Amino acid sequence: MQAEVPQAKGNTGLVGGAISAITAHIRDGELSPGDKLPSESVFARDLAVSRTVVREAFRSLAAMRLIEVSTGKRATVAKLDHTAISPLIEHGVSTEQISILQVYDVRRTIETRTATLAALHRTGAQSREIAALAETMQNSFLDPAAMMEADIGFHLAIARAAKNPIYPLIVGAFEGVTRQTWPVGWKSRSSESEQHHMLDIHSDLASAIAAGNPEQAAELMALHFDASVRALLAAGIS
Amino acid sequence: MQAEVPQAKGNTGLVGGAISAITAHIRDGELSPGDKLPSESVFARDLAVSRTVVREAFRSLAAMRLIEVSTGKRATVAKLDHTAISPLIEHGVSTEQISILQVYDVRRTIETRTATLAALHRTGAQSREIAALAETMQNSFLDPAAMMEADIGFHLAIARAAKNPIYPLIVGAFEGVTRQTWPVGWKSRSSESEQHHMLDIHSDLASAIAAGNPEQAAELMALHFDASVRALLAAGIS
DNA sequence: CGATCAAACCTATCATACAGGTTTGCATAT
DNA sequence: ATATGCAAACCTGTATGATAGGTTTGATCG
Repeated sequence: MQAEVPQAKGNTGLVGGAISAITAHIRDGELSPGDKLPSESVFARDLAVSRTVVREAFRSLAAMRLIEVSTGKRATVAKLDHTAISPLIEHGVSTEQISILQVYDVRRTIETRTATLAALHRTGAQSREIAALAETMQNSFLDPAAMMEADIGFHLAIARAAKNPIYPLIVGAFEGVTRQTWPVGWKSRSSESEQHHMLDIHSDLASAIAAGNPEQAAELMALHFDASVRALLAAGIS
Repeated sequence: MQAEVPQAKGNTGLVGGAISAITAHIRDGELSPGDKLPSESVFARDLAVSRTVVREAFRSLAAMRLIEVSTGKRATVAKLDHTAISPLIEHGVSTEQISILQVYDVRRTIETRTATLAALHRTGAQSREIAALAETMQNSFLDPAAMMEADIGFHLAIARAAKNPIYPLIVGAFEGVTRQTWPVGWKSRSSESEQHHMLDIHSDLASAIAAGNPEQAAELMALHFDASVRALLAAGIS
């Protein structure tokens, strides 16, 4: 029968109401990241519910990364955190609702744009950070784990340099999945020349961004993802 | 001093441990969306913690949309839901960590791609759905609220037609923000010809997708967003 | 064999209690 | 007057037990 869905999920019950009240408090109070929220007891009294209900609401908001909680201290409004969406994507992949290739299609789309924007907007310090990470990759030829971490940091640094906080959010969403699949792609680049070629693309990309060449940066990023997809396909990943 | 961060946030304390245990249960049990989880009491016994802790863990996972809970019934593994990320983006905007223009840059990037993929992969039913929504927009000239809902549905339908579940997730992330800013953009298209032009672009886009013309679909989507950004800028939105 | 209903199970919420971390302000010493 | 240090007040984390009300299941009865 599919009855009406009055207001999206999460608003049902006292906990949902508390969540709405707390988000309204943040919005209407025009609070900024770091600002403190009233204590659980205060909300419980104001909303006339038990502290249990408020606690579950706080936990929910903390899980969504809207607030931060910690022992003894009052909860604070959260700063955007690039790891916020990662659990959702990992869940999608682990339950086979999302394939690895689908992840790479989105990454290619998004990161071609971050490369463009990074070339346009990066600061000097960001150029150096990106170049340093590319170099760390080159120097980690015998330590794939270290190379992977540098690679992840490299892509995230480019997203940050795009000067739009949504991009790190999206790039970060795929971090968990990347940690699980990166070694597969690396191993499937069987010849040393293939492996060096991948490292060189990273270095060239760092240079294009440092040089402020958005077209070249975008093209290199696209090439990088095309090669990655080929490597994953070669490894039998679908 | 910034001590080491062993494993990203959320793993501290008993609740964090419970969350890990539950996600591990889903992953290791290779559960699929809809599958039932053990009850709170069972987890409480198995993990040797109180039901309070397990409940907070369940609530957290429900907030992240990894599971679904409802009264009386046992929790189930969640299907991906396009509204999952919306609260996070709304939070970013309401706390002034994200600007509207930044939202539109991401949307343009993502939706140019969804238009391309939709033109390539859409089914007949999806073509018809998209066309019907474009027509609803045309017919809602005197009812902006209805037009907005059709517009939101239109973009989401295209994302679904792209046959990659991550795209609806991202497009859906901006739904809440769009509801807040859409009227501004509409009103700022002052002349009737401007307004009709926007409606026509939607119809043309629907046709391009139905015709299986990815280049044209992508170009129309890009034009649409360029016009939207101009409208928002004209309205003084930054 | 099918309809009915009660028992068993499950989640939602509440009240209370206590342990341990944090903040604050007062008292004391310099 | 200022700085130091400590204790009280406050806050979160977790546990326990109780009750209300929704859901599932299986035995019973027609």
